[in-house]
Amino acid sequence: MIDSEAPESNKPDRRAALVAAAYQRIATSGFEGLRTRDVAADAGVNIATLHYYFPTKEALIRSVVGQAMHRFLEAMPGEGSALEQLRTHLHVVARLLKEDQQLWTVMGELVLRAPRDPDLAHIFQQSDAFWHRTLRDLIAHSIEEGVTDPALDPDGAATLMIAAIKGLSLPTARGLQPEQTDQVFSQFERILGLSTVEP
Amino acid sequence: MIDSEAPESNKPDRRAALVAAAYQRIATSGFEGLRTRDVAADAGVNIATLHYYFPTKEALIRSVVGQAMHRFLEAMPGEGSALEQLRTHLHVVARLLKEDQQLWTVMGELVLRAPRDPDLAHIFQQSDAFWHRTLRDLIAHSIEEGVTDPALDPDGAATLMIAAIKGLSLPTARGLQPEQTDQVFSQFERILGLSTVEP
Amino acid sequence: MIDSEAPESNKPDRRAALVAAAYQRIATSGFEGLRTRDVAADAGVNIATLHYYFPTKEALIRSVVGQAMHRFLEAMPGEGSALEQLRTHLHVVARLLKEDQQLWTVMGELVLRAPRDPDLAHIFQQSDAFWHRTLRDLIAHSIEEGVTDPALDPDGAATLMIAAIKGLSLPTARGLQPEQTDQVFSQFERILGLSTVEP
Amino acid sequence: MIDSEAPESNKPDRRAALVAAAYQRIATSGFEGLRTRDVAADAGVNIATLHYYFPTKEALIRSVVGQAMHRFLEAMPGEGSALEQLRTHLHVVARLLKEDQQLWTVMGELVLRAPRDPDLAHIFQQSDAFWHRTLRDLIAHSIEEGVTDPALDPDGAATLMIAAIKGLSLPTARGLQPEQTDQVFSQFERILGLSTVEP
DNA sequence: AATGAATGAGAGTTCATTCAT
DNA sequence: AATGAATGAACTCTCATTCAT
Repeated sequence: MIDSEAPESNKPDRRAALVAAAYQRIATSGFEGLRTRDVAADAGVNIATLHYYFPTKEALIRSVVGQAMHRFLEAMPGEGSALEQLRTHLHVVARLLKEDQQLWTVMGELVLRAPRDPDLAHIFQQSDAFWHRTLRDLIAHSIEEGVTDPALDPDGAATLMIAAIKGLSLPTARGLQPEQTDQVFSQFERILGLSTVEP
Repeated sequence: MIDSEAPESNKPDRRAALVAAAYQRIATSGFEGLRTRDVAADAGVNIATLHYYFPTKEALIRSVVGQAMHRFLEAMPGEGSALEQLRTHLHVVARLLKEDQQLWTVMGELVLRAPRDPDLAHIFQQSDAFWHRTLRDLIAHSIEEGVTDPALDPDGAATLMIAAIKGLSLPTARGLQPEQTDQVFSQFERILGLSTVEP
Repeated sequence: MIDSEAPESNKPDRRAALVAAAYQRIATSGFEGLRTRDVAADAGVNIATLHYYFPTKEALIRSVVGQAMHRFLEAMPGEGSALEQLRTHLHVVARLLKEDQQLWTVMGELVLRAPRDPDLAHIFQQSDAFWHRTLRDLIAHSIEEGVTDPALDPDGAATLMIAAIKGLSLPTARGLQPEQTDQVFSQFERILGLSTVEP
Repeated sequence: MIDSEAPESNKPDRRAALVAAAYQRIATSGFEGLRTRDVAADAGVNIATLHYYFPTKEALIRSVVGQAMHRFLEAMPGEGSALEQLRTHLHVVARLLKEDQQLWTVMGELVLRAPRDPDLAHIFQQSDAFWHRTLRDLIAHSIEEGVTDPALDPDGAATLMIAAIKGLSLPTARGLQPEQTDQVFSQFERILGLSTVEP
């Protein structure tokens, strides 16, 4: 259910394989180094077969965008009380930051592409707005529940948190990232008045 | 005035013009769309002239990196008391975020390139480490001066601030950025116990 | 009939056509004037098609080397008695010298390239060694059979003959070559005690 | 007297230096790898200076041809009796073959160029004709003097010798060349009835 | 559904040559 | 006499895309 690549029959899902291969290639080499021939080779098919499924390189990239956004939106808060949702969300995001470096690399490439790609810009605008709204409301609830300092501006705090998470996602100083992530999320807890992210 | 295009003599500085053109092109089209012919055309010279000054495209890119880092490092704290430095630094960075969008776009492209470019990775590692150290020490001094809450972890706070600034630099939702920047820097002030960034 | 351009099926053998075209171009203009675009044009294909079959210009050249060596080695002695082999070999070489000027031009270009191309140097070393060995043994047999003067040094005579044949292959004084070839081969007969090369 | 590069004053002879550098470059890399910039650099001058002395690359090459031919013609027989001249000539040529490999490499490059360069073709035609005439007459005299077998055809023998010398000059099997040269020249002595080339 | 073959357009790079100084 | 700067033309090679099969 999580994976959209789950084959519905035993025949190989070329389409999904190609998207996965493109996703990997972007994570490894960026858009700058994305070659359709490499993608086709990674998926074990001929370059012409790639174009059978995706008329253009751009169409393939769209599908990669879809997959990346899908994976990203899974980290959005689900059910439970506001406090629980906030904790879970932070927890999931922290884990994602540490474990799924590929996702962030691809997201970074997409973000940098957005200014030149109106569709992409729209997608990010939507998802950012949704993320911000969600986080802001959760913080507001947390204040209502007396956990968080009422002097905190939910709007600003949400913006800060999203900005910081995005900043952490950037691939600088790869080796230091886990510690930095922990440091930043500790600050989040402090700001929100939460004791621990991981109980 | 900042701009290097101001001719100090009557002979044009091709080298600088080419770097500037490449810088602009990267800001506009990313590395993905960087073409030496376009750069040469923008600088008003023949493509062969570009190669007269820069043996390879990569050499040109190195110079762009140099210029971007130079511009970035100008925003590092200079003189004055710890509190003053902190205020000034935040002020300068905030203005840079709002006004020099190109710089951040280029920096973003460079950051995404770093994992594939050891030299670049090293440069960012150095500058990040320097930035973090500087900020951490300033926060520590601010605590000593009784301005900032002693419960604040200077290390973690510095990491958070840097991450948030990087996050703000990403080019999503261009239109919203000035407000987001203000929101985030308000949070910084709150965390650090400063009243206002811009008097 | 020797030519490989005779289509054995109705689909054209691009690979062979390209090698043949490159061979011709080298014969006409030397390596100095060898241009992949010309080769592709001669073969009636796009330059990209050339690179489809030969990843680099160098790879194409290797194939030309292969063809030239193949054609050359066909002139090596085959079956029959020593005397017969010797006569046939001289006969074949003499005809090759007179009729297939292209081959010698290409061989000359290759020979001059050998000092800068270890692979080529090795190929020539091998084929020269083989040629010398073969010729020396045939001369030795000819001496045993009482045809050739026992005072003749088979080793030195073989070296002389090979050197002279190579010298004849050089493209100086094109017009005079047939006569010079006949003169030289007459000297060979005299040295070896053979009456006539061509009955 | 032998060296044409002898400076007639204490100022450096750029012209000669450039020709020498071009000569060396051709010997090392062939015409295929001859670059005016390299030549200029080797001569320690700017590329524009090269064009000051030689309007075109071709003009520079002409001068190299001149130098190579000059050096080559020095090996032509000089004074003395026919037998002496023959001996000396063979001796000088043998030494040249062994010691001045560069000369032969350059000559080889020039010979291969001749078919595409009428001027060069003419030069070689002249020098070859002269060489052949000289050698033929010397052999005829040697016969008259009773040293050489009267059955030997001076014309053919001269052709054979020139061909063999040219063949030896080719750069195959560099390591073996001294021995091969000795072998071939021993054959020459045998054919001509001379006892030893080098006493 | 899949492929080998082929291509147009364009990429970075090279090189002999020119020109103002 | 000599040069740094500049260029047009051309080079090898690449890549997304197409097409016959």
